Amino acid sequence: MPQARTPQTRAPEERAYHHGDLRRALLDAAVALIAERGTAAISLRDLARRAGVSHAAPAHHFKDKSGLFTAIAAEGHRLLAASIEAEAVPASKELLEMGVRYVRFALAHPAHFEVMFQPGLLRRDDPDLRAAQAQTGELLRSGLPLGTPVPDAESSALAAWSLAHGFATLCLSGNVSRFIGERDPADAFRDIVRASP
Amino acid sequence: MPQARTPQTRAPEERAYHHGDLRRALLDAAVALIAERGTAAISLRDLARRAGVSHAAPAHHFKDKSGLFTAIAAEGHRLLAASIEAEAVPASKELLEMGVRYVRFALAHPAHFEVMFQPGLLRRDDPDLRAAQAQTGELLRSGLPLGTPVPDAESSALAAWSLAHGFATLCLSGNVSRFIGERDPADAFRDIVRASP
DNA sequence: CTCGAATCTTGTCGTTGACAAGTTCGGTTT
DNA sequence: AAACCGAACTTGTCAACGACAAGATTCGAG
Repeated sequence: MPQARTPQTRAPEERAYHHGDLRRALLDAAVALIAERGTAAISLRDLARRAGVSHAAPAHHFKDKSGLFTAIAAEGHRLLAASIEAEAVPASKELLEMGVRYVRFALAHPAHFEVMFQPGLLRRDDPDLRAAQAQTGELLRSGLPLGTPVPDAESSALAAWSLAHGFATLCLSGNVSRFIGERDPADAFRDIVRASP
Repeated sequence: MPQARTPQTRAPEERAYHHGDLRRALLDAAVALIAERGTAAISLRDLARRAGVSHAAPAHHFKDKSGLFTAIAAEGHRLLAASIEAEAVPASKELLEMGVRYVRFALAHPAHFEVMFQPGLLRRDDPDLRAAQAQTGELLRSGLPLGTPVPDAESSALAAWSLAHGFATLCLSGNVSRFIGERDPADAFRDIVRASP
């Protein structure tokens, strides 16, 4: 008795009319391509070809190109929030450890990170994106020691964020390797923080 | 006796076959457009239309799109070097002051800054770009107090660069205004440095 | 079983980047 | 002054893309 064929059990070459999870396939292909060749090299038709669907299929999941980028950015914010939330750390090292995780996230998910901070590609009013942004914003704020003696706690937070963000950005644009060589960037980041003025 | 008409004295509507300084006109239009709508909104044909020339004219000055972006990035590096070199500062505040100028440059020339750090858009092997990059690299290194007692001088430099770069990037992507409101970002940056761990 | 909605298809239009080949101009040589 | 050469700019063309419209297929709720 032949097993009923779900989309998942079909051989790749005999594609079903319905893909199964086209949205995810497109997102994954886009992320891989962005990491390799940058956002400028992305074309919806190319992604459709790679997924084995027609050139207009992506529009049904993302409406248009900015919809695709917006979805990636929102996913990036959720991934970042998950990375930071992962495990608790001693309160004294909270800011440093959050920076380390921020850097790790950026290097582990360069495509997401790149898209997240290119507002020109995004639909800034997208509700899903706004929710995801709010989630990470909340989390970054929570890293501040609550009754901190620092005169301006917000300045500290912004300083830490700037440092981590700048380091991550410079890493991804290839401007740091000449300083740190083959070392683990996250370790290098700890040194950086220690050496910061 | 009618004055000989150079391209500069012609009325705009009776365009000469030769533009006069098409290269500069294209660069200026591109920079303005990038600052307004981002690099993704740039099209060589649109720039040609705005300059009043045919759709293939830009190729003669920049070869292709990446050539245009590469020229903008190189110009950005030269502008940055000029901003930093402008005037001498007390050696004790050199690193801080360099950071302030870095931030000021990024906010004054957002389009150049954006292009400079998007390697996917550039011809990394372009000799003019490489020369301009080397010039700023040299200058950033020169900001380090020479006989500094700090164990790792390079870490200090990278820390300062990361802080300034991150702050500038976050400003340009609209993630800082909620912290600093209407204040001058350069002033805010001084506070940030003071509050950094 | 029926029917509506979600998913995917084919078809089309205007725009773009890139290339090829021809035209006009400016300056330099003769 | 005439001839010439290279630079600057032109028109023409092609494949690829984004976006939209309209039709086909499938899924699932009732």
